[in-house]
Amino acid sequence: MSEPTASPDPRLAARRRELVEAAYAVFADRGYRAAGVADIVKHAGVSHGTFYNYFDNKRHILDAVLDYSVEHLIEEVIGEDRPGAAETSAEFAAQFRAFLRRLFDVLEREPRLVEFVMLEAPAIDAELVTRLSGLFGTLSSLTNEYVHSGVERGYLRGDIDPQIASECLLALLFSVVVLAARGPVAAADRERHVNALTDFAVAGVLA
Amino acid sequence: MSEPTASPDPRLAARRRELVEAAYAVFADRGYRAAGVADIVKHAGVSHGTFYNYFDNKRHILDAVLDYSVEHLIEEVIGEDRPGAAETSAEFAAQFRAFLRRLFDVLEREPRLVEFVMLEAPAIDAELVTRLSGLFGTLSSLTNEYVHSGVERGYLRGDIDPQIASECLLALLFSVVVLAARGPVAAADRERHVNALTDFAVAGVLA
Amino acid sequence: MSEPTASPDPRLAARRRELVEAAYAVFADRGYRAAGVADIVKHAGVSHGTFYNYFDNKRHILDAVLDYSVEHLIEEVIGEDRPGAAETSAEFAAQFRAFLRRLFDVLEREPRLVEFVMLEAPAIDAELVTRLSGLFGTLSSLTNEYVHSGVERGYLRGDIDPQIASECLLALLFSVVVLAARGPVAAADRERHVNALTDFAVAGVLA
Amino acid sequence: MSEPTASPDPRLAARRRELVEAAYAVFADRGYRAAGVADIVKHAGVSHGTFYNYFDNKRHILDAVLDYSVEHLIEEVIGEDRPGAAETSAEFAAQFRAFLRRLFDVLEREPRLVEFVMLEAPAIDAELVTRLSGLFGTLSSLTNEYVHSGVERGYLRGDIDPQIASECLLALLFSVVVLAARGPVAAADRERHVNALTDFAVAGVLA
DNA sequence: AATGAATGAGTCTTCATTCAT
DNA sequence: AATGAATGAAGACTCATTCAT
Repeated sequence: MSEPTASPDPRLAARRRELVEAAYAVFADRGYRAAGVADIVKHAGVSHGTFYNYFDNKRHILDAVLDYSVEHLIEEVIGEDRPGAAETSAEFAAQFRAFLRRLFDVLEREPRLVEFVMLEAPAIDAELVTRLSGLFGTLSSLTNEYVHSGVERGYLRGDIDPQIASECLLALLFSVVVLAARGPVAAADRERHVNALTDFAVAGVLA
Repeated sequence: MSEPTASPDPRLAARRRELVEAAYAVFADRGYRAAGVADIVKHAGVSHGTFYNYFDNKRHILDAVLDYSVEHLIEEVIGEDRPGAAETSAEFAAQFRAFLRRLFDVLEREPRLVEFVMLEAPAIDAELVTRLSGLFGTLSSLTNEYVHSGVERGYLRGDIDPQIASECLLALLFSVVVLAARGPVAAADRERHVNALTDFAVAGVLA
Repeated sequence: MSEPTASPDPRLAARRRELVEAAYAVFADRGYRAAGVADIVKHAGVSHGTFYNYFDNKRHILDAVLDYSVEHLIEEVIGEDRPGAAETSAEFAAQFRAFLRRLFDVLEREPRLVEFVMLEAPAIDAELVTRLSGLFGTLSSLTNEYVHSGVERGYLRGDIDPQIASECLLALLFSVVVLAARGPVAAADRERHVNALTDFAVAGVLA
Repeated sequence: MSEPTASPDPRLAARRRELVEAAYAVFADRGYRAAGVADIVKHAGVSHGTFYNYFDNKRHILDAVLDYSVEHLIEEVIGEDRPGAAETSAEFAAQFRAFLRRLFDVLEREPRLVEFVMLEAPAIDAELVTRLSGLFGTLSSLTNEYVHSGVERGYLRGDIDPQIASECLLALLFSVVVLAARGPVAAADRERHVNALTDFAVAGVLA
């Protein structure tokens, strides 16, 4: 979740973080492939050598940037809606609706970031696909908590497979990424999608 | 100079097709980035120069290959289940189930092809994202025909937004691509997903 | 001994040779390590890409250059004194004397070439050491022909081990390389060495 | 600043020696070029900065290491056979034979060290060639003592040029380095060489 | 005297594209 | 229309050395 565990010197950790943030900015701006190490170090204001003191190669920093990005994205989308907060089906629907809205917001605010994480990153590496799949698994577990809590409180169906249901909810959530990839989404369209997607999602899990 | 539409000479069209098929094989095998023009021309048995007589550049042939690939994938997944074939909700569910199974099959049989189309291609270009989004739109329209037919025959809800519902169904369908990206899916797991996804999908649209 | 056997197109062979000659000049001038591919291609008047069309990498052309150099060196030193030419021990001594003189000549004329082959090349690679050892083996075989002919004609001792004797003669020959490495050799000193080395060599093999 | 002669503080001298020994080990193991300053300081357990307090640069420590190495090698080869020890031609031959055997031993025991001194070092620098030539001169003078002693005692020819004869003897000795470079030498081959080389050497100088 | 993080010049190699034949 | 040798821009990475602490 945070620093590579054993970086006792805070100055080193700080510099490492600077580099990750610089790379984050550069990758979000130009994409991983198009970005050069030169861009990263210029953005961070350090030399090439320093970069290679902290990361073995360009590919290596990507892992750190991806963690950083995904963390960032998840926070943005989840906001205050923690699992277990919803006590009724209406509140559950409201949460899902909120997630969709915030995802639309991020897509509008930082389109390159989402593109980077969801479109470019999987294409870089077989290993990175696995890594992202892992992150998706984490996300799925998180979603599972929402579902589980709903089943316990009785407003979600008890006979569903919670894990797969979570994956379905995520799939519906992510469908707006594909939508946004087609171009800017007008406010009305956006609201139409938020509602229809929420309806669809709720129908799939509601008691 | 090399527009697909105006190739009166059938020999030229044939050679063009040979190149597309060679590129298809090469991209499916190594991915777009890793593949070199050298690989394509070697596979097609022609020279570099010939390649550039038919396509302006490496990026240019990708469009043709992508059309070819998507066409191929859609055929594989749709099989015989044409829109309008389902007359009852049970048949509709059976169709969706069949789509899922065939998608799992393709993922198992040609994993690199699916990866190429769904993971790598979107990362190449902003233009390609648009293009793929367009193809997704086509797919969505196609799905819409299924939904529309269902609504007309009364086994699907009349108050749903058919377009968005189609997108939802597709999103659920594609969720298995993400699943498969995490590693090979055991037969039992596969069946579990086929069933749960179908249930979820049907719940969202059923009358 | 000559071209890599299968280069049917004479233009390709010519260009290859141009590159080898350029590399030969550059390596002899600056040494292998200090020389850049950029130096070679500039000297040859071609682009970087062309270089890599003919040789996989900088290390690869070294083999060709080394063959070329050694061939060149051997020719210079042997001159007209072919094996079997000597019919008496005096003629044998005269041959050895001539080899020494011509070696001194080459050392004076092309000191960097000798340095390159005998001092720098062995340091580059374990593989190159083996390769040079192999070339030394060839040289040893060649020397063996001189010894063998001498034994047959009776002016060299019959009880010597001809192979090892050849190696000894070569070692004595090469001792002048070490001598020359210490600095320019005055004419008088040179003659002293020619005579003393010849005496020593002849004493070791004469009947 | 870091001259070997003026180090009054014994702790400084000790640390300097530690560094030289570390570099010796590292160079003998990986060669000069492949070895990094990082390897040396890690082996010595000090920091980069400390290294540069004792030596101006990587090249600078090489001189010290070379002296150390050559000293080591010479001791190994000479063993107990000091000049003047041989009183007869048979004892002289026995000494030469012993040198050869011990050289074979070292080549087997520490092949990288010999390679480093004899193959790699000369390739590094023009200056180093001179330096090694100087060391070779020392060696030659040492050999000269053996020859001189033999001439005085009458078992070696009086009309030879003792200096050049010494160089010849060294050249024959070193020919086994070239031999060993071609690969491991079988015991039988080794003995054949020891004998034949001794015969050849003795023939060149014996009265 | 010691530390070690920072420096940055230097170099090989790839590959899409061109064009003379 | 076909060939394929030539092009050259672009970019990742190394490592000896420095200097603030």
